[in-house]
Amino acid sequence: MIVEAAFKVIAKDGFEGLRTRDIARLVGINSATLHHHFPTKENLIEGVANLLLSRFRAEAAAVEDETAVEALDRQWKDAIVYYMDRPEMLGVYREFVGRAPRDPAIRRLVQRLHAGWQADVIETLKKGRNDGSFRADLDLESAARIIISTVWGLVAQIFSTKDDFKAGFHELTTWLIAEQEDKRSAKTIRRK
Amino acid sequence: MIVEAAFKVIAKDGFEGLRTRDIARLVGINSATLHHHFPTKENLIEGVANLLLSRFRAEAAAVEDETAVEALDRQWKDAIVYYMDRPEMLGVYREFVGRAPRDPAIRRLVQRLHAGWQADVIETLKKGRNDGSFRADLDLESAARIIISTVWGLVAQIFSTKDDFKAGFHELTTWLIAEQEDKRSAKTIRRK
DNA sequence: AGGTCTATCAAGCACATGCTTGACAACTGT
DNA sequence: ACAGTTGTCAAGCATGTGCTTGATAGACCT
Repeated sequence: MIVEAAFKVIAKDGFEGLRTRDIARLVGINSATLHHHFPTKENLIEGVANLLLSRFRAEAAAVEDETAVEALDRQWKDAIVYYMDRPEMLGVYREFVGRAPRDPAIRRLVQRLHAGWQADVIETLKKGRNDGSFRADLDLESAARIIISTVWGLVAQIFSTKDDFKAGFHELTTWLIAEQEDKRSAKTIRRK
Repeated sequence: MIVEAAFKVIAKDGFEGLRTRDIARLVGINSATLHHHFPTKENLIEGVANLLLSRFRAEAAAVEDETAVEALDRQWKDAIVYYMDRPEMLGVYREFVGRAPRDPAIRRLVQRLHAGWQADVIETLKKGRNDGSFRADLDLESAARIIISTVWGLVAQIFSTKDDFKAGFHELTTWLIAEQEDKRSAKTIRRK
């Protein structure tokens, strides 16, 4: 209950708005009791970090038997779902990313989350490149970075609307996908 | 001197590390004197915002007679220069972006900076699309968003090294540029 | 039953921090 | 010359905030 309350407060007001007293009041306990369970504020933040990590993991449902294009599409949609329906997750993530430069423990958490995300994207891209649905001359790592940065553009609220987000994804997908003869006016050979 | 000191402190320790007393000590004045010039902390932050804006403007040198590809390349390089040689600018920018969701005045500043940036990129892309060096089927706004998000990925320290940054740019450029016959094994017609 | 551990509370300590007060001196305009 | 303005300072006020103290009651073990 304590970490959940802290999670909500961070999502809404950021680290700046995090007061141990407030959390205690929200949960309905004395602040001394809170400090009994979490001796320092750092410990509490650590607890929130673990909650964030476990929630992301819990929601990362592995889907079997999907094509690369389907997987990519699902990942876009997941991002949109987070953005529209679960903004607290992204809000907390954003806060942690913001604090990462100044806090080694948080930096490690963020790096772990980020590496997992990048690995997922690379996996999808590799699959698509191998089965011919994505361009053959794709640099997997760079492409993954661009995709993640674009999504992060949304998360960091550089994009403002769902439609902006979708348009960006549409353009990215166009770039990723291999040429289709029926979509082009001339035969295109991409693979060297 | 006061806003410059505040600028440096924000670049190094973020808003969390900003204390009026510290700024006063850094400048060598009494904190009451500081509050004489900047009645509230908000005023001081406002001063830093203006400094940031004017510095970005001062460094945005308009270059004449360059091709779209050259302009894009210059913009990449500018970003790298900021990253390598002027990290304080990006650090402060990052802090302001982080605070934007919770502060209307800062949000306006960030939107202004961001809109200017996007307009520059769109201008370049349009030029390149018209002269045939970029793909004809580019959605200017989406492409600009992707480019900016990628750069912001660096700024937000999702990318860690200059090489990561360059690789990302290389991939993006590949996507942007129109097909060249001498680079491909078959003739490609992109324009509809 | 007695001892120990755990969760809880009211009260408060210690310190940080934005900002104020009241005084003084230098400068400025008339 | 004098009144007003401006920049400066030492001291301090008011409040917020992480965390501690000392006490109490219940749970658990032997």
